[in-house]
Amino acid sequence: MREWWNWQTRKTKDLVAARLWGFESPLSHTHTMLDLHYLTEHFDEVRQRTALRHVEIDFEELAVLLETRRNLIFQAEAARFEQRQDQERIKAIDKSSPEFLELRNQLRELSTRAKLLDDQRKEVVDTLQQRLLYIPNLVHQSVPQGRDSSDNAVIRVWGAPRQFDFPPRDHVDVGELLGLLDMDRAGKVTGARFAFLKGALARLSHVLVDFMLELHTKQHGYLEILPPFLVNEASMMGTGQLPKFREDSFQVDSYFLVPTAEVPVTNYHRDEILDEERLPIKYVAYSPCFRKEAGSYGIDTRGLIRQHQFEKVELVKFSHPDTSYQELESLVADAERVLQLLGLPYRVVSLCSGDLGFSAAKCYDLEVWIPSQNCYREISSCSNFEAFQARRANIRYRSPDGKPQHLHTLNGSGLAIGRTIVAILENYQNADGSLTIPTALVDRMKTDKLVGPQGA
RNA sequence: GGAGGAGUGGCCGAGUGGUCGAAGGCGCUUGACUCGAAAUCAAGUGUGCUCGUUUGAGCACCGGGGGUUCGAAUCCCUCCUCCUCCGCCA
Repeated sequence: MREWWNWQTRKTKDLVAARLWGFESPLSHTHTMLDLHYLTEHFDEVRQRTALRHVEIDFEELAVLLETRRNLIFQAEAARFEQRQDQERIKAIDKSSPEFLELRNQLRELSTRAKLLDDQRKEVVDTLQQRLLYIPNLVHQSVPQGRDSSDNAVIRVWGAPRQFDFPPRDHVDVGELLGLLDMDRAGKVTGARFAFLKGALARLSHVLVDFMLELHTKQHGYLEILPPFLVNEASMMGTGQLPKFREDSFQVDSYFLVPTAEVPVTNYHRDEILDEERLPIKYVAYSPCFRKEAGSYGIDTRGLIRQHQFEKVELVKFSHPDTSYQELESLVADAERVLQLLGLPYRVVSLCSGDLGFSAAKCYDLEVWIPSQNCYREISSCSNFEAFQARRANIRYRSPDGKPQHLHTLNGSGLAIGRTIVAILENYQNADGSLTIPTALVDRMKTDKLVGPQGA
């Protein structure tokens, strides 16, 4: 616990951050993404399974670090042991005698040597932990192997894309024609990748939030939780956004704007030991999400698909390891239910090994039909992280007879609001520019149709 | 933002330089008693790591980091967090 890594001391940028924000350790424990024992004992297996992701990891260096660590721990502990033995002796000696002075001088040297070994041990452990932070989670056996999104496996398809008897407009045109969407002024007021929603479209946004929250709490057994929208460094570490994806995050002083409610909600139980019988714990949380979308320049620049700020209803589960894959299936089903009730055609794909997110062991994407692009686009991402986040965030459960064990965490969008609006605008548009409101939302929207232009 | 107080094991809470991984209590486990339960009695009950085939042995951990010392839960510095009071504010 104490020898927990000052990983940030290795990176100038992070060192500056550490000073600036006044923290020493973003995490309060030594846990890493990969279990150290498992890594040591299944080294080749980890190497092979990591290779499935097509990421560059220096396993040669890792092997050396593991061996060095083991040796230094052994030596440091031996030195400490010797020191302790002599300390027992000096306690019994008269403090004014010459023997005392002599032994004290010896001990001074011994102490220095032990400290030195201990420092070396710490340094190696720090380096090792630092490296481990950048190793992605192991992929689950059921994940299809592949390089990129073209290798993802379509699991099932729901609904049929609507046949239009007119050329469908994209969501920006539908929204602007209705006078309810203003991308231009968002550019003026803030910049690219922001939007103004107005009137009934703004209403649609929070109606969708309410609709989803009600569905998941009343019918799927989730507890609603409204989290902070700013989180600290340790939380970003806990769920795996940091240290690798710092450039994707917006920061305010020492805080981070949440990229997803997953971060505050998963970290809700950080450093806790939960009773086994409480599992699974299921939360549903609304939050705005802030992402820099670094590296996506030129992609989805038009419209609401890829924004720096969007809203989302997120499902988060804390599961017993034995049942986490059943929980993943039901989580996906819960998210799918939203699309079904909204009458939006979609498909479920299992991400291949090369397309899988850093922290996920397995991930299903829900992709909704987007008429203007004539393809399915991601609207939800449902992942099982197994113990990866639980190790980082130190979230465990205790069985009545056993020791504390890391539990499994899962989460998924249920759903992303912005993209749901995109899907509704496109799939429910009419030739005359009006918009039909999905039946499930008519009561909340107080109307079954939007006719433009409205507002100014 | 200003002033003061506090951070100890699953929980509460003692402990101000070595005899403290840490009293005591609660909780939990096991055993005794009981037809059974409660109550009572007895024993046990932290985490991580290293070595060892096993029994086991060792090291570290009292909010984080650093320092003083032969030796730190205990002394010093620093950071974080929480609480109380004042100020400001949706």
